[in-house]
Parts: sequence; C-alpha cells; structure tokens
Amino acid sequence: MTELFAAIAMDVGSAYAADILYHYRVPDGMTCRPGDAVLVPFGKGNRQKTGYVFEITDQKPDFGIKDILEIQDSVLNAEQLRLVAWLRENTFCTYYDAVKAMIPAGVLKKTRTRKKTVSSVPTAEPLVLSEEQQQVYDAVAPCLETGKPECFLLRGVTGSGKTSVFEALIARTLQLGKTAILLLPEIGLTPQMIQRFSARFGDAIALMHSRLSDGERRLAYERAKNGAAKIVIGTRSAVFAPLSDIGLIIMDEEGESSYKSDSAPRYSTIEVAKQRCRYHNAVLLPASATPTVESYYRAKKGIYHLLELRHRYQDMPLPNVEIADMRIERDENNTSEFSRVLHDAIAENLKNKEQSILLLNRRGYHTIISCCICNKPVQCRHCSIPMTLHKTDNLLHCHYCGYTQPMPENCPSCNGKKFRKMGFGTQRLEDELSARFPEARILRMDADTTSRKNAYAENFEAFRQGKYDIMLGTQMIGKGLDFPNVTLVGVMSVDKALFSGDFRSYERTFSLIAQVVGRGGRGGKPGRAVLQTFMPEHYVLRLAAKQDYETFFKEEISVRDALLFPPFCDICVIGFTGDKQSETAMGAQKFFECMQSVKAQVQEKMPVRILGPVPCTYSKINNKYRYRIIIKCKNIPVFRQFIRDTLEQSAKIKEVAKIHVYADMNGTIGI
DNA sequence: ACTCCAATCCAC
DNA sequence: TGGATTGGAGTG
Repeated sequence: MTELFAAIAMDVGSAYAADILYHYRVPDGMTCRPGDAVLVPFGKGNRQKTGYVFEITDQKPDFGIKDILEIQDSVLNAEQLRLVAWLRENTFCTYYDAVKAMIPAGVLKKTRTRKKTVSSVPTAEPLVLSEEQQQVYDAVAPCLETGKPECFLLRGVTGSGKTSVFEALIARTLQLGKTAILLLPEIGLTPQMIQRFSARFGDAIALMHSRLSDGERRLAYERAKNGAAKIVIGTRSAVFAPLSDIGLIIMDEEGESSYKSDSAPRYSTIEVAKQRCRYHNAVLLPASATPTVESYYRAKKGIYHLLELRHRYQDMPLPNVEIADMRIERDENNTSEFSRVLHDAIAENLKNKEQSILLLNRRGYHTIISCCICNKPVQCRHCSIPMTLHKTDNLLHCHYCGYTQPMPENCPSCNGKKFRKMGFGTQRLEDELSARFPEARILRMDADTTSRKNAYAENFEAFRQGKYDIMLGTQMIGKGLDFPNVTLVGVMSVDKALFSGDFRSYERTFSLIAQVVGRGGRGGKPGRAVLQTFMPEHYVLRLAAKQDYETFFKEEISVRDALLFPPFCDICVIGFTGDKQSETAMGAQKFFECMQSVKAQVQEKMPVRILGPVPCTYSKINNKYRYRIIIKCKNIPVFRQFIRDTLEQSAKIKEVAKIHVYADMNGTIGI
C-alpha cells in the first residue's frame, strides 16, 4: 500500500515567507481529499491547528513528517481550490486570507442551523421590455444558451430600466437550469432589489453581504451550495457565492469603489467574476450609466461587447443642467452656499408641490475647526485628519476612526483660545434650508441618519411616498429608488472631489454628478438640475452638466495615455503601516532597497516605474503611520512573481518585519 | 501571526 | 540566582 501525503495551507498571519503548503502524512485508513479541513500538529509545540488540504501526493517529501490527526469537514470544492490559488497569486494574499474570503466564518464554526425563512410569492406581472431593452436581451441571451464566457458592458442612461433587463436575463438563466449572481455596490440597495425580484423568483433568492449575522450568512451559504438558492443578490463578497452551474454574473454600477476590497484579500470584484465566468462558461454583464474608463476602453477595443440603453423609461428627457458660477455669486455679494438660481428653483418646486434632491458630499456641521492664531486645524489624536463638528451631539468627530471629543478649550499647537468654525456639511445645510424654507419638510440622508438597520430603505420609501419635500444628503442619495415626483436636483459643490489625489477622481466625480442628476425627471414631468461650482470652466463639470459621457471618455483616455495611467498600465501600491513614524519610514526604505536588489535578479522583460516610498496623504490613521510605494507596471506573471519574491525576502529584514506590508493591485491611490 | 527558545536584565 | 522580559528564528 502506497503512503500518501497531503499539502496543507495553514493560518500564518501575514508572514509571507511562511505561507507555503506544509506536508503531512495521511495515516493508514484515513481518506483525505483536496478541499478537506483537517486537524494537524503545527510548530515546535505541536499545537493542534486546522489546515486546508490542497493536494494529495504519493511523493515522500524530504522532511521529518507528522501525521494528520483527523479530518474535520469537506469545505472547498474544485472551483474554490482554484480560486484560492488565483487570489493568492493575483492579490498577494496568503492561502488563509483567500480561504476566509470564500468560506464565511459562520460556516467553519459550528453554528445552530436556523429554520429557513420562506418568502411569499405573489405572482409576478409579465415582464414587458421596451424595444431597446429587448435588443440588449437578444444580444446576451444566445450566449447564455451556448455557454460562451463573454463579457457584455451595458451602458444605460439613468432611468433606462436596466433592472428589467437584469430580471429578464436572470429568468432566462434559470429556465436553462443555471444559476445567477447579481452584484450591487451597497448593502442599502439590496432590500429593494430583493423585494422586486422575490415577486418573480420567490425563495430561489439568497442575500449575501457583510452585515449578515454568522447564522444568516451560514444559511445563505448553505442554500447556495446545496442548490436551494438559484440567485444570489449581494455586495462584493457575494461574488464568491458557492453556486454551481453559474450562467450569468451581473455587476450593477460597475465603477463603484466598493467593488474593490481594501483589506486582504485585496481583490477586484470584476476580476474574480471573470475568473468564475471562465470556469462556468458564464456571461458577465457589468452595467453603468458611466462605465469606468478601463471598461469602456476594453469595450471599444472589442474585448467586451458594448450594449447601450440610450432612452429613458417612456422616453423622458434627462434633466437640463444649469451651471451656477459661485464666483459670480461672491462678486455680487451672495456669500451663502446657495446660488440665487438654486434658491429660486427650490422655492418654485415647493410652490408646485414637487420634490427636490440636494447633494452635498460632506457630513457633519462644520467640517474644519481651525485656530485663529496659528491657523492649524484641530486634528484627531489618532489620525492626521481634521475633525468635523457635529451639531447632534456638539462633539468633534473623526470620520476615519470614529473618535469623538468635545471642542477643545485651547489650541493643541499654540494654546490659542479662539477657533474659526469653517466648512459646510449636511447638518448645516439642513439648518440653512429650514431657515430659508420654514415650511419645507426636509429629509437628511448621510451615514449618521442611516446607521440604524433598515433606516436607509425606510427613509427612501418615505421620500418616495411624498412625506418630504426635500431630500439632502451625501453620495448615497445618488443611487436608489425611482422618485417619480423629483423635478429638481441641486449639486451644492463637488469641486473638492476633483482633487482627491487619485487618478480616478475625475471619473468618480463625473459619475456622481451623472447619477444624482439622473434621479430627476423620471415620472412624467421634466426635470432640471443646478450644478454649483467655483470652476465652471472645468471640462469634467461642463461635460457632466451636458451628460456627455463620450466626450468625457475621449478627454480622460488621452490624459491617461499622456500621463501613463490605467488602462495603459497597471498600478500596484505597496503599503506600509506601523506604530512609530521612524520605524515605518525605515521599514519602507529597507523594503525599497530589497525591491531594487530583487529587481536586479529578474531575467525577463518587466516594465516598471517605482515611485517612493513617501508618506501617504493621510500620514496617520487609527494610530498607524502610513507610507507607500507606487509602482506603474504591467500586471503580468513575471511582475507578480517579483512582488511576491520581494514580500517574502523583505520579511526576513528586521526593520521590515517590525511593520506591516501589503501589496494592492489597481486599487485606490487616493489616501 | 504565533510560539518557542536562548540571551539578557534585574531585584533580592 | 531565578523569574521576567526581549529578540530572533522557524513553522512540514
């Protein structure tokens, strides 16, 4: 009888050098398969730990070998094993990070199985598609039948009824005996989607997002795995839903930053989705009114098939957008946050009993408190971030770590006693609005008013039912329900968002404006919008006002080309965090030197430009000092190997071992 | 990461 | 002199 050995992944924290497959002997009489969770003695102390079997081999390894103690469970199927390997190579995570992303915590731990909640099925109305919607359906449906792993990019203007197309395509997918995943950018958007879809699909739906309890998550996971659920709706983690026979993966609002994970494993959802579509021969359908520059570029090159919905529901026109030049307002002694045109438009809407939406992308009351003597803003004691004054509790809040404190008596830097309260947030906008329009019923929507469970959906519904005249809020109001009675959209100011320091800030701003403007004029009455800005000549704002995506894309793609940004290269950020500034800076420097020496060993051609290390824009968050290296590169195997080698080798340098290092491919470089 | 082990430090 | 602390190495 041949002896068998198992190659097993263990939890080694973030110790890259130790993240290898460990070999154990399979004892006689034990049957062990790849994907099994097993109990093994690990380390010098032979502590019993759980590991995950990746391979079984009869090759005797040349080490002193220990035996597997027992088999706990079969947890990873063949696809998941491949996905783990793919994630590890492509996102520079450990085996264990990847396993955790795929197998939710509640599944490994023994949890009580709850009784299945069965949602009711009122029969769904027959789905009627417009001619244009039908064309999109007709383009995609054949690939569902033949099982071609194609990617269709759907560009549909706001209000064009993308969801109806999703519904029809998912129905077809299920008819063909396959399953589907529908990805949404925010948890808040899931209840309404579930509500709409459960009319047609009943309890074939499972919901997956990060705020489920362990029990709920385990139930959803099991239902997807055992075939009870055919459709999974959820946020980015739902891309790992353990469905078999996937026919279709839809990504709504594909450009949203929430689709990129910013903790290990640092995956990009669309890349994971592509990987799964390849495995299942499934169709991928990213959709947006304003696709990312990278996606639209791929569509133009024919890598994706471009599909368009140019017409809004019932052919309603997009709102007409006027630009309000706030410099002229200042020159003519209007120092308020409201341009005269916006003020008048709100007044008129109130008179006509029509609803208005106002976007202001900063929460709180005053967003900067600075010393009158030394001009330094009051910063969070844990972060290098100016604090925001909230009126609800009259405390200063840090929007990064959540720390709160009372207004200081004295300036922390110069001991001065006087402070200037500046900056205009949503709470102050609410006050100002009720002063100007005392009769108006105002709904404020920001992270502070929607933290309670269901608050988001309830508030949107109340606004939709006409219980408020004006809804103001941060970017969360850009996405959401149809509001048929909204005829005015005001964008208070998004100037600052253009200069966040990230090369994606232009497309994000364009997208934000397009989305919020698209909330208006959906219900039979034409809409109008006012875009307030101090730089009306800026092309991003001009084009956003015209809703001219094509021209914006042409401008943006030429900038990306000239300055060498994606899609013309990839960007890999190496991040460093540590408890002491000097240690973090030193660790980053030693890593950089190690990287140079590893680079000198690379034989193949590998285009890279390495910039840094430098402190991050916010040099401290949550008491961790932050440095980074930015690498413009091509995301090809030789480059990924170079990064992994550097991570492994640098981990042996004591200055580097003291701090935390990570690599992030094509994420944000903003903060 | 976590644990083990050896070297070092320090109070008595 | 030993108990506690710290730095470095190794995990099959």
